[in-house]
Amino acid sequence: MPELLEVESYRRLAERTVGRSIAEVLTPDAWFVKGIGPEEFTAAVTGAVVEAAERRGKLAWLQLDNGHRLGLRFGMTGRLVVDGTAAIDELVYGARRQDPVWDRFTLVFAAHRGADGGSLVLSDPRRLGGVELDPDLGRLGPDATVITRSELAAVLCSRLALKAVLMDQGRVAGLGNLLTDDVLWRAGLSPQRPANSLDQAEVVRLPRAIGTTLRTLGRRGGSHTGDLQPERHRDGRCPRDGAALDRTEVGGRTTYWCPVHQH
DNA sequence: ATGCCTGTTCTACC
DNA sequence: CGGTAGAACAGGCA
Repeated sequence: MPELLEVESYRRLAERTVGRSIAEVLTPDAWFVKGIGPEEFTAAVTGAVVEAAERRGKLAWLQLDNGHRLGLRFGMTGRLVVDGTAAIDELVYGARRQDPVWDRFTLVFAAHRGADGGSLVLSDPRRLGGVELDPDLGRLGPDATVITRSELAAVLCSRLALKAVLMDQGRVAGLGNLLTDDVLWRAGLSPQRPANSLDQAEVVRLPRAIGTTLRTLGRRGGSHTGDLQPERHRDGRCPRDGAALDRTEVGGRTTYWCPVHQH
């Protein structure tokens, strides 16, 4: 379910594992381990202690005391379970089934003073996520929660559709399909506008809309709590002015937007 | 039943 | 080079 907001909640959950030592790695699905073989991956992280849980955009990782970063990607359906506790997103889909077959990757932590060390599990029905040793952070743009106006302006130098640029993780990290539609709805900007066609006022408006959208939807509980969300269907109407929403494909993703106030 | 979906990566192609 | 399109992953839901 993850866009930036969900991945941030996973990162916070993963912080519970800071200070623990990785005793065992379970990789029942070799395909889920990216880049190198499961054996090599396991050898690189077993015995290491988790020093921090970090995030940029939709990528989360555990910083290990042996210098490696253990990257966690969630795709569209991945979720994190630590010590048997999932992060908040039951709210989203209601009581979701939890099949152990979907546990694609597990860290078992070393017992400490006789107490169970706990575990970290990445459960992903559709296998669209994965784990990666030392993911390349250089491929990600600035995180959307901290991107500055000038960084954003620099990223808009493309004839590509505005929405496609905002969703390009190499330019801005963290915005997915739902968040981007809500950002543009708030900013009053058409998703189809060439990114380099924004005037000065619009370049000021856009980062504000990103900030407002992330704060507001974060408070409400996630990417699925956008103002546009209930209207994401044929016959959907703009919550601001009641106009019929347009449904078009932009940047390869279904896009809902208001042709009346988004220009 | 058919089609759609909060994501990414790869290939083919223009 | 910049950009587009489709496929792949696989389950739930309308």
